[in-house]
Amino acid sequence: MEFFDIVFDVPMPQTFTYCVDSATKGEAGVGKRVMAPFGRRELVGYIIAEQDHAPTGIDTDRIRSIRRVVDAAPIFDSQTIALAHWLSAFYFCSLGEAFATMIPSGRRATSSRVFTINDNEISDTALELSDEQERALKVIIAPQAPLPHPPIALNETTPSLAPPPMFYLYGITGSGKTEVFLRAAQTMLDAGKSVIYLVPEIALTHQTAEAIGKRFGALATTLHSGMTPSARFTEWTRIIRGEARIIVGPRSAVFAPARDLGLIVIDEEHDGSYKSGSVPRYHARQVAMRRCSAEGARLLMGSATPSLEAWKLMEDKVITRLELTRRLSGGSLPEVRPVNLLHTEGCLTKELKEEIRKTAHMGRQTILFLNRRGFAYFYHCPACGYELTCKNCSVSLTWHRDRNQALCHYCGHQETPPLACPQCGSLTAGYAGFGTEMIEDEVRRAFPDLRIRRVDADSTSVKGSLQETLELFKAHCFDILLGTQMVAKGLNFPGVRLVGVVLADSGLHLPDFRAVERVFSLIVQVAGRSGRYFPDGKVIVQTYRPEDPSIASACALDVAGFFKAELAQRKMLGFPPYTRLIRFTIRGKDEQRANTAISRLGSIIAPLLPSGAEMLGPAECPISIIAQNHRRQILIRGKSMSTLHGATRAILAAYERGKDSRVYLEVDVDPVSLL
DNA sequence: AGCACGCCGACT
DNA sequence: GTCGGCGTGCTC
Repeated sequence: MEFFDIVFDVPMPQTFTYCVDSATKGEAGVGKRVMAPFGRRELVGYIIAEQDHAPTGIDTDRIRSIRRVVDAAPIFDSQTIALAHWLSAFYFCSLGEAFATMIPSGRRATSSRVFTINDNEISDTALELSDEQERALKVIIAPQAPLPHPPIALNETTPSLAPPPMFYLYGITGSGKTEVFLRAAQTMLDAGKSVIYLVPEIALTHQTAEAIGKRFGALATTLHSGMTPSARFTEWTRIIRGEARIIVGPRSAVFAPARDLGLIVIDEEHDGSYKSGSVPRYHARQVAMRRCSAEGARLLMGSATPSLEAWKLMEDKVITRLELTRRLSGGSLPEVRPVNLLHTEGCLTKELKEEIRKTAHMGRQTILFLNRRGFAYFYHCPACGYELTCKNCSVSLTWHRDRNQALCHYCGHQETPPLACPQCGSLTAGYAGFGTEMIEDEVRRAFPDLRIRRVDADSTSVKGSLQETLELFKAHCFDILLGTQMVAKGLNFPGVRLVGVVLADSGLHLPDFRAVERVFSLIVQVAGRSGRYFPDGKVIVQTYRPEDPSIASACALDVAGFFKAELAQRKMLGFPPYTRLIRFTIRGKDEQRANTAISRLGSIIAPLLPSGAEMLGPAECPISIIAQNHRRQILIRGKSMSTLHGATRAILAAYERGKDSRVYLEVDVDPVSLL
């Protein structure tokens, strides 16, 4: 009699044993997906082992049989199983959840809007390299001493494996990182190896995939959530068979079943979308490191504004830094000028207005960038200080003038804003701050002759509208593009001369130790939008705190200076990259229960902390209520992840016994956002 | 995580 | 009388 160990996409640590019946006999095998009865439902399961004897500790008559075998041939191998074990242990998810994350169609497809813009960033054919690029490429593809391949323990959590060869292309926007990535990829492909090429979510996937498709033809493929399950699966099998050997995609593509992996590229390494927002909350960079060391591949990352983690590893020489200092295609770095907003009526300073006018006279275009969608656009009463906040979440509501609705960015709650202050009745209560809509109005009033268009998540919900707007802007069908994050990234508009950052400070005072890092890198990234093809780019950064180090160094485009200062700060405060963090979040509808649960968790953690590690909290989360759930958190931090891992296993085991089922505990390893 | 079973409140 | 709230237990 044969039995199969199967895992399911449920948050339970166990594997389950099944047998086969006459219909499934002979078809089942390790590496295949099945449909199997699980409780009262039927679920997709993953066969991870075969057993020729009945398991001990369970009545044989309770063992049910596999209903249907989904795959004709195995779609994952022992290497994948090892990676799933690692993922599950590193991020504290079940093995089944790990599989569901790694393997297509396993999970509810998170349909993100996919749009394309034709960008000439990547050439169809190999370009000639500059000296700098040539030198970098040589280092990346230099022969390596063959790595020893120790057998990997299946439950390994801390990579006892040696770190893989890692390289970082650090260079300003437009300095030709992409061409080096592609040439390194080409070298690997020529050697018969596979390449995974990671790009941030949103715009870049499609665009890069298309360009890489042109360059590498049938060897190239893409894997992303916008594909239909069947299309994803088709590509998955092409990769397994070794027909597709260069895979482009967002963070989930790091799990592509590449055969004989030679290289993983992480483009725009600093980008926040490499960290998953749902269980398992993995970071593609961490997974990439682990895969590269287990599979003897190289890791190549690149950005103009590396993450502090990567920067530190470069300083420590764990990652080889390769610098690209010059802009290609005739561009040069723009002049970035901070302008103080103080005493400015409205949201456009005299300086910014003058530059917009000047740019228009030159027949060129302007991008106005707003840090966050309607971030500072909130209802408040100047008489009594009352603020209109979400009833479910504790954040300010954002006013959308076109609908006269105030809405919450976290839970979607909306209401009609009151005319008078609900607290003191003052009629002076109203909206303050800058929203994209308000800026749009002001710009229109100031420049009635210029053509302006706004893009943000609202005006873009109509599919294809963003793409259309960007195409129109590129074709210079209008003069000013006004928008949020999405105009900051990766898009090239040769006609743009001026970039205006309307309010650089927004986000600076967020209660998150990475807030300044984000503000800094955002400013440098937007600045990179300007002056790519003409050496006359201008950036105006409006701010209330021009003297703030992150803003000042961003305006000076002094990346190294910023990192030096920020690293010193992190070191002093004991934050990453000098320590590692694990975050425990409790959430529940009942505030009392949430409080009880977090203090119980705190008393579990305290005695279990390894030496050199410490506990921060218990505390309210910075956003203390989201969608009527009260949120409390505890952070633990320590020098090495392995000690934190060990402690966390013990903590979770102790917490499980006697937990309140009305509150939920979430564990986030290496949290990126602390809100 | 689902899903069902089961036991108490205000409605056609 | 029942529809439905969610607390609790189970999933090879």
